[in-house]
Amino acid sequence: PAEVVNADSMLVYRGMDIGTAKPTMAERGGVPHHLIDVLDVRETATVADFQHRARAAITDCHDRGVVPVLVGGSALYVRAIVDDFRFPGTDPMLRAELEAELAANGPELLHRRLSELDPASAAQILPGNGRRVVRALEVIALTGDPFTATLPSRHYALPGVLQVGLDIARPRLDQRIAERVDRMWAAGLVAEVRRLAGAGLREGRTACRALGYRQVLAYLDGELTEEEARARTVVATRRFARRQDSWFRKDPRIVWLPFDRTDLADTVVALAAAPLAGVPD
RNA sequence: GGCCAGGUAGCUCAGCUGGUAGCAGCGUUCGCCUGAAAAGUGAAAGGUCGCCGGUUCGACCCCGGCCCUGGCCA
Repeated sequence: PAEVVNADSMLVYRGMDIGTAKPTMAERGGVPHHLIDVLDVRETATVADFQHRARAAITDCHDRGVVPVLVGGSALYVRAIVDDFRFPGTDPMLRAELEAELAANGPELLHRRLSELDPASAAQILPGNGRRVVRALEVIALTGDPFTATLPSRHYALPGVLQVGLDIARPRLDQRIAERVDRMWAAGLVAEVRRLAGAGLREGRTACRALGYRQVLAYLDGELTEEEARARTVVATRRFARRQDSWFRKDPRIVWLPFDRTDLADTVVALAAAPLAGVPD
């Protein structure tokens, strides 16, 4: 028996269905899916929280003798779950102060401060990247230790992990993205976003940045025409796919399989059973 | 058919009446990434300046002709 544990940062939001291509109940085919619809659109999703929930779900599966299948392309989330990631904590007040400073003075000033407190991490974080500079300063203030600006090594923290990537040629991918966005529009994405906007979508800081949702919000706010919103969603999705690709390609542990391979599921099962046998033809 | 505006990077445009084009925006490519990651960030590659001729030491910028686009008038 197997169950699905979602590893997609946006499927966690209730009401975000069309634009996230959330699998329908029919598509789930009776298989339990964990970590879908667990947050309100006003709530902020975070890696640390997701890591905690996902590991709990995985442990629960193991306890019940069920094979957990982690599915999704939120790269950092996947690594945080599967590898040895430790997050030093956060402080909303401190964070708010730093962000206010960032907004008022720009990132360079904060980066200069980081250089004095922690030259090593300052050297690894570009002065223009305000977001990372803020987090580094937050961690230093919180722990008194320097901020680790580099990712941990690729060693699984969980037992028996097999990572499978779906391979697809760029032109094919781009075409499918365009078609998928068209389908979302036809399925009523604009209405979905309008409804969520009424439910406070703009108040959060993560859900409102989701692909498609951000662009439709801009349309609803009169900043874009509907056609521009649609076109920009296609472009943004394409760029995101590129980023995903460059992130996952670097991980030598991932086994890549053609996305349209007809015996995909069986192949993955075979790989999981005999990881050393390699990919069957 | 006449008048006006315009044809410069894949797209949208800048270019002080001449000296081998702009750190332009968007896209594209490549990279970075520890509590917003469908986020945030850095770099690079792209141009026979519509075509043909002329003036000039030298023309994207000046002159002539032609082609194309948009608008106005007939």
